Amino acid sequence: MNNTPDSFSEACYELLRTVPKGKVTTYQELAHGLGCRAYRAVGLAMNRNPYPPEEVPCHRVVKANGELGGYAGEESEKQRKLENEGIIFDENGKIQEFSQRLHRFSEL
DNA sequence: CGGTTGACCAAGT
DNA sequence: GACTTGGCCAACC
Repeated sequence: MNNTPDSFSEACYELLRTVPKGKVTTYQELAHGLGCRAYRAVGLAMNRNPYPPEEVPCHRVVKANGELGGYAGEESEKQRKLENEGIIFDENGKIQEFSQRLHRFSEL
């Protein structure tokens, strides 16, 4: 691993980049993977989103309770992208089998 | 350099 | 079940 995160935000993007397609992660898990509880700071970094979605799939980040969460552009677009990746939403706008789709960061 | 904000979370009412 | 409050911590003004 040859990455030296210059800042918290960059670390978020790096970690988010490791999330495979067809899976989602939450702001909380991201922050937890970074070793902090700054869920809000993660969202802040996403709102800034200095990187394009091709490098950092920010649309794969959802809320901890299984809902869509927010998006810099339009939230329907975010949901559309997730559906395109294989994520299914119910009428409530929640992810089906959320815990199953949730990618968790391992330390090994 | 201090106070406000925020793509959040959880518990309480 | 919806709404309110407090907390968390980095980034912004």
